Amino acid sequence: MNTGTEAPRRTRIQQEKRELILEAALEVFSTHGFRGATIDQIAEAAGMSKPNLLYYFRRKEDIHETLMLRLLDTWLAPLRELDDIGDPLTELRSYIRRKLEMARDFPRESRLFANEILQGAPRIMPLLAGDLKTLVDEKAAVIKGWMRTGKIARTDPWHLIFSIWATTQHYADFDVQVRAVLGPNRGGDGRFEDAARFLEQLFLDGLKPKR
Amino acid sequence: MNTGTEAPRRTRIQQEKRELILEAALEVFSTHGFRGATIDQIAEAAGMSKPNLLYYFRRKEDIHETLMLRLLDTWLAPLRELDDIGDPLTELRSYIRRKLEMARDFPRESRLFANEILQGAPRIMPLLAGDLKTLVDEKAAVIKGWMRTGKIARTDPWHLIFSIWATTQHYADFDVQVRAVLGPNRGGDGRFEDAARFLEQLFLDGLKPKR
DNA sequence: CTAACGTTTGTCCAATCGGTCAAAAATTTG
DNA sequence: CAAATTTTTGACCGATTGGACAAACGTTAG
Repeated sequence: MNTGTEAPRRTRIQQEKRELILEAALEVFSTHGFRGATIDQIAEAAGMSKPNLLYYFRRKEDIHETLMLRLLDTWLAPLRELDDIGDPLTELRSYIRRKLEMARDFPRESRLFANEILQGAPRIMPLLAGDLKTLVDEKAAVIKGWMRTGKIARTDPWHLIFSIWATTQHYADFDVQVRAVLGPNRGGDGRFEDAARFLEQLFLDGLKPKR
Repeated sequence: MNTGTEAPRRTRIQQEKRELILEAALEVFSTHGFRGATIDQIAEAAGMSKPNLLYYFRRKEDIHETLMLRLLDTWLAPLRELDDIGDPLTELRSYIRRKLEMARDFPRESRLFANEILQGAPRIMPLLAGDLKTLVDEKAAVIKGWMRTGKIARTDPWHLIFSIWATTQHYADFDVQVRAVLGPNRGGDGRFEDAARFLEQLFLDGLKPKR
């Protein structure tokens, strides 16, 4: 809301260089956190000098903020697509699948977000209690509607959403641990398919044996 | 394994002060990460001067390492207790409950661990691929046995353990987000009981409507 | 060509970082 | 008590941090 996004009018070089910096910053911020990352690191990863980087982003925080806002938008897209049309169980299943794919394809974005939340979300707190809460409340209402029609079991929709976030993002945020525990065989590229199969079964049927 | 724990023989004051420092360091490390935390911050939180703190722990890393080793031991206790005796579903249910209680009662420990893993676990990687993997493999075998007897549904035991970790620790690591989304009413002290109820239902029955 | 504008860099700065050290203060020991 | 030992502190250090700045360089339009 106070992004200062009032048509900054940028040249072609500015567009490209800013993109280069954001890409480098994503790499560095996501693995070291905001305070742990240094401007020098980002500049080197972007292949330019520190003063040159500071020509495109005047403060370290500006880079982080730009990254954060852009991230949140794409990160919540799958939830926004959760729709009232279509079969509820199918809808939920494909939401879980899409979230897991995002954890697989954009782990840095997930870790950047996790880092921010872990440290108390000092820079995005208003967004959480604002836009995010609004969106989740809205989708929780949709899910509640499904429960009323008997299409899915009755539970707490909010905690259901949390559990989907937690289980899917776990494969991005805790990737090191997952791979270490699974070992070279099970921890290879197939681990996301194994996770997808498991999560589908968990969320649909739980652990009680059939019959 | 190379903790340097060869009977350091400490005085009463050393015991107390070291404990005081570790408590303060847990607070600071868990909210700022290793690099984000400063010795001055920890010293101030512990109510002593920086050189005095460095008299008890010679390097910043020593504090973190001591904290980390102690944490891992207590943190994995619930999993170690997972036992072959008793009803499998009951056993799993109480494991989930215990993990959730730990997220509620020791959120700082959870966040400290999450911070370390998020940043690639540079300081505890050997432990993950060693002791932790061994423990998880062992418990996965126990769970597999339960599946063979038909007491619980067949799934991937490793990913089952991951999902329990993810869903329970989420309430510690992402606490800020959880409370922001739930709002003042649902996000109060009762949120852990709501979570417990939801998780029990999820892991036992899934989302398919009964019958 | 040249003036204007956009881009890049080397140098510098104050603040903060983790850590040292010698000396003072407090405590324990005989 | 006094000596020995442990604990605490103020002053200090080199390295790194985020950032400022003017000068140099490159590009483009007239």
